[in-house]
This record gives sequence, C-alpha cells and structure tokens, in this order.
Amino acid sequence: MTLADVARHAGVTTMTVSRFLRTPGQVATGTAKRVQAALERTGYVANKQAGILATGTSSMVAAIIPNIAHSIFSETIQGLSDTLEAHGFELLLASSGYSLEREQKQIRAVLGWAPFALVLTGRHHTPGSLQLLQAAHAAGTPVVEMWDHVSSRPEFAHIGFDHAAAGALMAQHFVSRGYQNLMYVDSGVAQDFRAHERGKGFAKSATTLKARISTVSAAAGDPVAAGRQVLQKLVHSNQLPRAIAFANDQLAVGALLEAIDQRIAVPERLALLGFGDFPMAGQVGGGLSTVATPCYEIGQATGQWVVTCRPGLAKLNPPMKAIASSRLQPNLIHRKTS
Amino acid sequence: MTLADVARHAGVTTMTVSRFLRTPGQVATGTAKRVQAALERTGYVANKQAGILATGTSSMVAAIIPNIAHSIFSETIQGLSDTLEAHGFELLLASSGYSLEREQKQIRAVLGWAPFALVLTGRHHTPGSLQLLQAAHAAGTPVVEMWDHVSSRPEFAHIGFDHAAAGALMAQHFVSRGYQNLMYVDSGVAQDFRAHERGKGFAKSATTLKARISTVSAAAGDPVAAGRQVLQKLVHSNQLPRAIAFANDQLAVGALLEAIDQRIAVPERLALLGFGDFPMAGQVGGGLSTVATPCYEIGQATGQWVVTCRPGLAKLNPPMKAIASSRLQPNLIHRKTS
DNA sequence: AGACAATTTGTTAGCGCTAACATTAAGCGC
DNA sequence: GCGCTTAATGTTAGCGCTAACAAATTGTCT
Repeated sequence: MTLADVARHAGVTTMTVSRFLRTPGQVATGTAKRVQAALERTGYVANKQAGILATGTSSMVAAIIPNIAHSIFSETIQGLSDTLEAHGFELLLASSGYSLEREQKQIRAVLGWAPFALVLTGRHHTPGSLQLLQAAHAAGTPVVEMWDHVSSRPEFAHIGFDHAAAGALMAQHFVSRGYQNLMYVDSGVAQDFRAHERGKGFAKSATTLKARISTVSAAAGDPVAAGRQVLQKLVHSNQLPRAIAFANDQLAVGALLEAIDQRIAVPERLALLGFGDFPMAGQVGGGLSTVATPCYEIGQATGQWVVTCRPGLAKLNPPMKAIASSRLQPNLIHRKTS
Repeated sequence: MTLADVARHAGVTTMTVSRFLRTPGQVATGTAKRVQAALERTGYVANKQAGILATGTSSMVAAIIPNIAHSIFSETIQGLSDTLEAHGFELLLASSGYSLEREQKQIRAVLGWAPFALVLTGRHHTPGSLQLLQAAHAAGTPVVEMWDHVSSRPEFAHIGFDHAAAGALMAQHFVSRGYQNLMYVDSGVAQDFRAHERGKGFAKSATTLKARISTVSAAAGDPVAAGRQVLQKLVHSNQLPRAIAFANDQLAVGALLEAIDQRIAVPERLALLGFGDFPMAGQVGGGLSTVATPCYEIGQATGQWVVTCRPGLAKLNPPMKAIASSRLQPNLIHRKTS
C-alpha cells in the first residue's frame, strides 16, 4: 500500500496526498476530503524509510543501556520511552550487558539507522566507540550520556548526577550518625563504573571525615545472594564494621536479611545503607535506608532534551551542556537501617 | 558518508562495494583489499533505510509491551533483545501502559517502519489493532503474541503459557496442602487480563476441588503497599482465609511483610502464594512460595521464532502455531509460605 | 588459435517518498 | 476584460542503496 495507490483512489497525484499528510493547509477542502476518504479506504500506513531517505531526518532515537532487566535502567527507559512517544518519536533499544565492546558494535549497528539522536549510558566507551560518536556528533546527531555528571567528550550532553558526590553523601550520613568504622561493598559487576565511582567518593569523604574505611567487592551473580554472602564472611572472620554502604539496594537487602537471620541488631550493632531506592526498599526489615536515584526522571529529562533538539539546526540549537537540575539530585532516605 | 564516497576512494563503482559488503565471495581478492581499505579509511556506516527501501526487507523487529519497568516484562525484553542481537536484528520498543488504545497507535506507528516482525503482549487488542495486525500478517510480516497460550487470531503465532491452568495449579497446590478456605487477590491494574485469567482458573479449580473460594482486587498503585493493605483489611474485618494466592509476587510480598508485622503465623495460620518468582521472592520471610514464570525464556523463544522466519517466504516457512514447550511451563516453587 | 564458459565489474532502473520548481486555476482591482 | 497576485496541483529529480541484466575480462579445452 503506497502513496501512489492512495493517490489513484483519490484521483490526484502522490504529491497532493503527501501534502495533505504533512501540510494539510495547502490542499483545497474538496480535495482534502477525497484524499482523507482514500486514506481511510486503503488503510494506508506511511513508509518511514522512504520518508527518512527523502527528507534526511528521522524520528527515531536510539538508546544503549547496560541491562534492560535491571530496575534502575528499565525505569529510565520507561521515562525515556514515555517522553519520546508523547512527541512522536520512536525508540530503538539495545542492551550491552555492561560490555564496552558490545556497546561499540551496537553503536555501529544503530548508527546505520541514521537515528535522530543517540542515547548512551555512562561516559566510559572504547576508543572506537568514541570515534563513531564524534563522527555522529559532527554530522549533527545529538549524543547524550545518561547517568553520569560529566561527559567523555565535552561536546556531548550528559544528564545525570555526580556519583562520587553521591558516595560522599553516604559517608557523611554515617559519620553524622556517629559511625566511625565504615565499609563500602562494591558491585560484583566489574564494569559497573558508576558503582566504583560511588565507592571512591565514599572512601575519600570517609577519610576526610577521619573515619575508618575498608572496601570489599561482592561476588558476581544474584546480588541479593551476594549481599548475604558478604555479611556471612564478615561475621565469620569477625571483621564486622559499624556501618556498611552498598553499591545497590539488592546487595543491601541481601545483607539486611542475613543480619536479621543472624540476629544482628540493625542499626544498633550494624548500620546498613543501600543505593537506588528500588521498589522493595521501603518494605523490607522495617525499611532500608538508601539513596533514592531519579531513574525515571533521568530518562524523562533525556527525552525532553532530545525533543528540544528537533527544530532547525540540531547541532547548535540546544544547550549542549551538563544537565543536573535539583530534580536529578540523588536523595538520601533515612529509614530504619542506619 | 555514502557508498559512492567509498567507491571513489577504492576506484570502483558503488555496486562493487555493495557486493563486497553482502556477497564478498563475488569480488576479486585484489579489489576486495582496496575496498576494505577504503571502507576503513572513510569509516563508512551503511544506511539501513536505503538498504531496506531497495531490498524490501528489514532487520528490525518491533515489540510492544505493557510496561518496561515491570520486572517480568523487562526480563522478557532482555531475552528477546539478546536473541535478536545475536542474529543481527535490531529491536524497536514501545510500551503501552496497559492501554489498548495506546497500543493501537503504537502498532500504527511501528508498522510505518516496515518491521521484519511484530511482537505483542497478550491476545487482547482493539478491533482497529486487529485490523492492522491482519493487514500486516497478510503482507507477510510475522506477528507474535507473547505471554498467552492462545492467540486472538488463529493465524498469529503465540508463545507463552495457559494462565487459567497456572491459576488452577495454584489452587491445586493449596488443596493438596489441606487448605480449604481459599482466596485470590487480583491485580490492581484493570487491564492486566492475564492476572484475571489466572484468577478465573484458580476459582474454577478450587470449586472443582470443593474448596471455599473468594476473590478481591488489590488497590491500584504500588503493589507491595497494596498487598499490605489487602491483609490489613482482611484482619480488620476478621475474614482472613486459610490461604491466599496473589496475582503477582509484589502483592504477595506486601501481604507477607504485613503478616510478619502482625505476628500471623505463616504458613501455620495463613498460607501465601505469589506469582512470578521475582528476584527477591526466595529471600524474603524465609522464602515466598510462588509460581516461577519463564519470563526470559518467553523473550528468548520469541526471538528464536522470529529468526526462523528469516529466509525465503516469511509467511509460509515457519510453524505458525502455538509454542508452549515444557521450558515455557510455569513451575510451582514450594518455599516456606505455603 | 578460436570458441565457449566462468569470473569479475559496470550500467540501468527503481524501492516510496518529498524538496524544489513549473504549471494551471482562481481571485481581484480598475 | 486585462494583467496582476495568490492558491492549488502537477512535474522532475534525487535521497542511498541493490536486483537484474549487460559488458568486459580471464581461463579452459580441443
């Protein structure tokens, strides 16, 4: 079913139908009615490929995230998707499984669609990826790095928050509660750079505040089980600190459940602090203290920024700088475990 | 950067470059080297739109799901995405927010991309959607309905399981444990047809097995809080049954946490059974009994089915019938709450 | 060496759509 | 009613790529 079919039905040329679709004001009322009728009768659906090829502009936004199944990213994607859809954009999605090499391949694949904009997670990329991104950017395609506060290239946009500062926030919270013997449990995912950064920020701030600080890495695999395991080991080796901050809520909940099972008083003997405020955080063990991250909002803000790039010169029009409005600041939620 | 640019660099015509890219065996070794060099020097990325327009076949699969942020769907999408990527397909994703009207709009939008295949969730669609789907199917585009065991149109493929049977499984489990006074707590999402179906299957089976059965609906909004609320109300009105099955794990966990807070003995006084086996199910309150759904596998199987449609006649080639292998059967996991 | 097949490259046309320009029809003042 | 502007439609060409066919080159056998 092509434009030509519709045009034949309406007794006009393809251009008139095309005009009716894009600039309805330019076609006479009588003609418009016939075209409308033909459109309905044929059930015409415009071929985007042809449109993009002819106009050189796409309404598709490509996004690459580490893991769709992880709640923080799926919420971000939901925010992005909702916002883009509201403005008539489509979303092409790929998940890299935290692998930078896979990400590079996906960037290549996705660029073949000549997307309107390219959305990435984080600022860590292979040199090859960076080259592709720069080329795309130079060609006028907006590039956004989500979740981080600084960009891998100053010219790319970035929408997120400062993970080192978020880590520092966690340390400050502990110290303000009077805890001096601190620990950070890092993510078991080796490529989770943001978790590592939070850990560094945590350690640095703890040192500045004259607290004792140690760091361990969780095991790979199911993070709740890994969190349990971390606590077990600490108890076993008799090295339990006064307070533990975790790279994410899943690890923290695992540790919390283990602490309950082992009858360790939380927070009297051991304070726990998660990161992410995932849906269950407020419900388990009286409520896990955690840092709420604006997952959905990051996606939403990214979508909104992309939308502002739409008219005219995409390259120069929008404010291509850091976006870190207060709405995007992580927020410490003090519940019962700290 | 177009094929013509690369061809100029290599001193050949565009066709030779195109051949090198699609059927490398057909170009002489010497030429191949020059083309390869030109390809690398220019950093060429093929324009998919043009390719699709010329060949009439796309490598993009469109999927529409109710909610990306919901763990069962995000895992399904992860499975789909992983499988498609492994076979060189791209994924265009939309989320309908459980709205059939929104789904219809998205089907329209997505069909404009002339996707290779169309993946939907469930078999409930508006008449308008059905018309679009039939047209797409007639035009040779594979259409799959995930998660359900039967299709809205016999000619569409469907990959999932029988939700009524899954509900019956839950009732049977309770009865086999000796519980006679049963309840089903339905999802607070009005359009969650699959949860309703499970409830019907549960009630029917319970009746057959001569158990007492009642049904309530959870409140909309945060499901964990809604689960808590359901239990509170039952305690308050003194109508606590012997065993409760829930539309999903989130509701069940909410009820479990409330039961613990209220010091109701689980499962001695009250048995609880969730649905979904979400990541936390095995960890809370000694382990929630639940029904494990093959979320990732559904996505994976869908991807694999789509891939088999690739060569030749997409319309006739693949087995366009129900897929419900044993791997896709829901599986009752008996932990501590039942 | 000549005829024929196989290999390699080039040429042409068109996928479905839309800018840009060309044309025709309609409206209007005097 | 004439020349003017404005509105409505049509014509042409091309976006970047590839199928199908054509041409040129090489190899092979008698």
